Formats: sequence, structure tokens, C-alpha cells
Amino acid sequence: MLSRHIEEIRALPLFAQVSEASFADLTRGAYVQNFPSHAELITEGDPADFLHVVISGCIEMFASWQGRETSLFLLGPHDTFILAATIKDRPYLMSARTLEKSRLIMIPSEDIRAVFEHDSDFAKAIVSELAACYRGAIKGAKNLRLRTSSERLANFLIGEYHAHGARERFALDFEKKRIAKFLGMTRENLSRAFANLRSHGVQVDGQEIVITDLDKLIAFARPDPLID
Amino acid sequence: MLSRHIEEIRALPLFAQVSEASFADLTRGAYVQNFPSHAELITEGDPADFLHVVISGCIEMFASWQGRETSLFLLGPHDTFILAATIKDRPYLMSARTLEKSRLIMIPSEDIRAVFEHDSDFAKAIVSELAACYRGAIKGAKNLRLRTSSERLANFLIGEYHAHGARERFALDFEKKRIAKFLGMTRENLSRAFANLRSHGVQVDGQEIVITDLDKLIAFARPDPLID
DNA sequence: AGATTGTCTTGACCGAGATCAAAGGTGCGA
DNA sequence: TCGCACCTTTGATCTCGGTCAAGACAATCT
Repeated sequence: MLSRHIEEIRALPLFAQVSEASFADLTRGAYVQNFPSHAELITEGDPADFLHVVISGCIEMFASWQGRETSLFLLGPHDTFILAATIKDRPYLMSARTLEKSRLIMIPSEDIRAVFEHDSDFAKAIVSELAACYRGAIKGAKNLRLRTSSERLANFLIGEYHAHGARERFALDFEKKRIAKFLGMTRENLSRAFANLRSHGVQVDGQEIVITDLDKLIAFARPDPLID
Repeated sequence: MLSRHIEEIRALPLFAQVSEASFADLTRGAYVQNFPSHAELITEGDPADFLHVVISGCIEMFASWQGRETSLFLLGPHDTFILAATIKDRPYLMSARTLEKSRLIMIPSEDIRAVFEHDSDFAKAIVSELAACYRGAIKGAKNLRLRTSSERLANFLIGEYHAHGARERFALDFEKKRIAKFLGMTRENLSRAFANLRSHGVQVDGQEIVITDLDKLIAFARPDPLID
């Protein structure tokens, strides 16, 4: 594994506190892999052989049943998946695919479990990571169940607005197709939701977003630290 | 705290492996409390002061936003909440209320965090518990997003059928009102879903359920280990 | 018994969002 | 330059599930 990737994941909260020896145990069997866009990385039901860490690119976690499909999370650099399955040594509950060219580190599950057993600092870091994932899942469920699609989009835009340095004009990072899936709706409905937001302080032109009236948008979106 | 309750929670997976000293640290500040039906135990946004363990009764975890409310989990004896918030020392993301007269053990969050810091067996048990909770949340999300209400009911009935010793005739453990909330629908819709299942091998009469054609029910419900 | 209260069921209606179909854009390669 | 593929938008229609209203039934209280 290239040393700059080692440095990179060493800095992640999950690995920052582990001893040199444990870190060496974790990285010994690990390897970096590049994937093209739209590659399926794991499939739900498969045994959890590797913990995956995203270095670059964008990953969609999704699940299917009876021909229906739903997208559960979007992941970016420095996110990990799927920790819970590797720890419990149970099958994956979700599938993952790349949405663009991506680079991942894959660490064998056995190594994770072995280090977890004897390094209590690593165990603590895992607790923290899992708790954060759990809270993220709960927030996602609340967002989906308590808000309409327009409200979800409005809150998403407020998040993007802050991620782009609170400038009233910015470009979307993803194509609308992706955003629609991520927000749990169809492309068609996303278009309608954007049309809706025109009366709540948002101008859209292709990928360009202009927040014309932030107060109005916030009044409509009602962002909440217990959800967003 | 009464010794029989101490024994009871000692046997839970979360506490089974901790040392006597750690267990004493955990129970020292803990206390048992009884609540009437429909009592609100915690409110989302409040600081996470206690880890709660259900001894008896039935608890609903729910969340609200802008006057809307959704029910996220139903808990029974030996379930715990809310571990993730106490570990991370962050506010609760959900509220909890009793659905019937209930008895709980409440352990101060500081004690949980203190023992977690120096007892690695406890840390491991917490990892296992959190991972299980996380996977439960994912399964819940899949169930809700990928299935119609009739399908959710059908799978719920298959679960109840097995919980009652695989007898084709059994009585529901909860009132339908509660089952409706648990399955994420209204009472009215639950009635319609029951009516629907009449053509898929299920007879209903009040609380009495008769599975007249299990194969037909299974063919409709398509139970899946990655969801149920 | 009669009244009261809560639960369950059914029917009529409504609304959010999905699906289907068609039409513009926009970018890219031949 | 044209042609093709993909993304996006828009309109029409459909479906699921929620809301409202009314009635059936059962349990409890006076």
C-alpha cells in the first residue's frame, strides 16, 4: 500500500488512536483498489470480508427487494463501510456501487476483528464510529419520514450552501439524478420540488443554484440539529 | 436496587462479560423506576443523562418535527435505549414513552462512559450492542422503504406465527392500534391490509389469527433474512 | 339496564409522490 | 455539421396510504 494512503487513513478518527503495532496489523493485509464508475463493490447477503474506506470518489449504499431498490446513504472520502457487518461477522445488509471513478482501501475483516479483540483503543474508536453511524441512520429515517420531498430538498440546499462557504451562488456537486435518489424521490419529482422552491428564495439554472432569499428558504426548510 | 433486578440485567449481553468491579460501578448509581402507561420518559433534544434498560412493559421510541410524529421502534423487556447518545454524550435524537405500565433501570451516563473507558470487555459488549442496533435500524429502513403496508403486515404475521410455536391459530399479543403504529401505518389502513390478506391465506377474527394457507402467505410476504 | 368510552371496521375522498409519455437541452464523437 | 446519447423538465394519469366521517362492537361504570 502506498505510504501516502497509509498516512491518510492513519489520520482518520477510526485509526488515529491505535498503537503502531495494531496499525501495522491492520494495514498489512490491506490494499488499495481503483474502481470505475458504476461498479458494484459489494452485494447484500455476501459475507463481510472487508472493511472499506473511501479515499476518493463517491459511493452509493443501496438495498433491493423483489425488484424494488432504495438508496440508503451516499458516501464520500474518509467514510467507511460496512463496519457493523465486519464486526459481527454477519452478511452485508446493503449493496454498494460507485457513482464515479473511486479509490478505496480494503482491510480484511479478520484483521479488524483481531485487532479489535486486543486493542482497547481501537475498540473505543469503533464504538465512536458505530454510534455516529447509528445516529446518522436515525437522522436519515427522521428526515425521510417527517418531511415532504420539497422540505428535504430545501434542507439539502441549505447544507450545500454552507458547504460552499455560505455564498449565495454555487454549483451542485452531483447531477440531479443522484440528488433525487439520495433524497428519496424520482428525478421528475425533484424537478417539481425545485420548481416549488422558486417561491421560497431559490433560483435554479442547470447546475447553478442561487439563494435569493436565505431567510425565506430557512423559514420553509426549518433545519433542525436533531435531523440535519 | 433490588438484587433480583441486578441479577436480571447482569445476564444481559451488554453486562454479562464485565468484571464484578465494573458491574458494581455501573449499578451503584443506578435505580429502578416504575412508570404508568403513556408516560413520556425522555424527549428528543434533551442531554443523555441515563442509559435505560427495560425490565417490563412496552416502550415506543418516536420523533417529531413541525407537529408531525413518527414512531421508530417498539421496545420490550431486556432492550436498552439510548446507548449511542450516552456514549457520545450528545442529545437524544428520539423521544420515548410507555405504551403500558413499565419498569425500567436507569444508569447514569457518566458511569457508563467511565466504565467504558477502563473496561475493555464492556467496550466490546457495547460495540456488539451498537452494531446490532445499527443493523436493526437498517433492516427497519429497508422494511419500510421497500415493502407496501400489506407486505409488512404479512411478514409481521409470519414472525408472530413462529413466535407462537408455528401453530396455525394464535392470538395477537398487541392491540391492532399498536401494531399499526409499529408497522408504520394508520389503524384504518391496517384493517384494509388485514382484509387484503384474506386472499393470501389469513383469517382474522378480532385478536384471533388463523393461518389457513401458510405457503400462500409466504409466497405473498417473501420473508427475507436481510430484512426480517 | 343504560350510558359511556375506547377499539375496530368500512366507505368516501384527498394528496403526495410514482409512473408513463413526450419534448427540450446539452455535450460529444463521427 | 449532423446525429446520437443522456439528462432534465413538463404534463397526464395512477396508486398508495392518510384523513374524515359514520357505524358496529365490546368492556366498563353508575
